Amino acid sequence: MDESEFLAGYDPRDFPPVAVTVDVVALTIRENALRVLLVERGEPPQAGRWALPGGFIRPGEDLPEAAARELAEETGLTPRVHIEQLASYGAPGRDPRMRVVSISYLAFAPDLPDPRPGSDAADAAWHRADRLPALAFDHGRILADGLERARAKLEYTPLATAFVGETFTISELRGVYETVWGVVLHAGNFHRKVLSVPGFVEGTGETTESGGARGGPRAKLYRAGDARLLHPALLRPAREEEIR
Amino acid sequence: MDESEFLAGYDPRDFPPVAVTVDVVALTIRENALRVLLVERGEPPQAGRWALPGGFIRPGEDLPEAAARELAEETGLTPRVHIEQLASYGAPGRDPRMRVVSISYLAFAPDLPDPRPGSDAADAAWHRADRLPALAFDHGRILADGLERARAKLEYTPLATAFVGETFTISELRGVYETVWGVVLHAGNFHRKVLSVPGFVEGTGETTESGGARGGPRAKLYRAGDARLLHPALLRPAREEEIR
DNA sequence: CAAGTTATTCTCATAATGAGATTCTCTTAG
DNA sequence: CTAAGAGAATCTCATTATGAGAATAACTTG
Repeated sequence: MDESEFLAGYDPRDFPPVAVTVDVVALTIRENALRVLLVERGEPPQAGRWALPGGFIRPGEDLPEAAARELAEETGLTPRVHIEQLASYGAPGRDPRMRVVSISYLAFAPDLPDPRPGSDAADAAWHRADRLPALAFDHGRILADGLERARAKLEYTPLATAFVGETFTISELRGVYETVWGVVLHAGNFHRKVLSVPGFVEGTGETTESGGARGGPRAKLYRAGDARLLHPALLRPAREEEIR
Repeated sequence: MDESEFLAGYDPRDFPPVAVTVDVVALTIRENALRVLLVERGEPPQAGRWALPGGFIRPGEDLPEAAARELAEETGLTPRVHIEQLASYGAPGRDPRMRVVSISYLAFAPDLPDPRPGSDAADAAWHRADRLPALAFDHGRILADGLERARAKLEYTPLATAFVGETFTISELRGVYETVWGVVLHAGNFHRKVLSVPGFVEGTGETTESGGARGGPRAKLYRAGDARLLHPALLRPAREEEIR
């Protein structure tokens, strides 16, 4: 069959059905660690395994809408969540039931309440990103892509402010970078850098109520500025291995 | 109907069908301009309008595979093409026939032969990216996202080398940046910069056969190096408007 | 052969970065 | 209550990166 014959007789409804799902990589910082929302599957296939929250899109529902709904169903959260598309995965056989194409979304939020498992899940919990169980399907890969995206976006966008509260100190912001990147940053240089990037943060005039838990002066409070890109960017310490 | 009832009775096959397509934003540089491959639709809907090459995925076919196939059907090209996923678009109503989710891919290649229209297209041609016709469906948006992605990736990856031949001169490389970004760069600084980034290019020891068309000495020839990321990056001249 | 072009290399001022140190304000242990 | 330690905010200084302009020399074409 050549191309023209193929296309002439082509009607997508004749094809084996393709299902479209959204899966969400939801990230937060809790107890000093970067954490990912995972649900324990209650139904086969892969019942008992941890997976990303997600599910089939509904008729008339846009993709970001579906992602927000799936996330809300597991956490009860909607406000203050930054959500963006990550990538799509559609290898044949990635789901044993049928052809499933998954559009993944990446969500960032400040410390959130404990999740309550949705109706098709046995459990739901925030897992440390550095101590993950084996995940169902190809969710391990999706999650790894999400983490790398988050790490990269900290460099050139004000994304870090999505992980902290309405107002925050420079140290809290540095804590976000340190936990997401898994490195220790020079406090003085970080401070200088953040204040020198136009629109990254703006002072509130307030300070914290008291000093740090283990001492130190009260810190000035800031809120997110209006920049959408950081210029100049806050680059990760050179990663020779990743360059080649 | 609450969530559990919904999911209990849920079978994706019961849903109105969702079709999955791939659309390709193929970029090249021709006649000193950044160009995009477009096909003129031969069939309704939107017959006669220009659109991105693309089509339905086939059973058993992976997504990047489908994108490469669609591109090959319009250009006859496979080798030397860098292809990567761009984003997915699935707003209800984006295609009047049925629910269609499109996974878009971005392809880069050096100057390619003229395309021959595939069987479902009336025509196919390389269009200047700065003089585009109105496109079918939401392809204008997809294309705009692809262009921005390409512009951004020139900054921190060796992508520019995908637009030139096996060996190239620093000036040719500068030409890529200038046409994709639509700016004029300082030749001396660009030269210094490219050679200072480890792994971006490596000299071949050869030079061009003759000087430039309008004069000048023979230029040294380079080939792409082994870097996957440019460090430090080659940043676009500051775009104040895009930062806020 | 003269004039014009372009590849390549330099110079120099300014900006950004990394490492370390200082100052001063808090908290906590004793 | 006080001494010790922690942390916020600044500063210094050497190094590296960037932007602008210029110089040199090898080629082209008229």
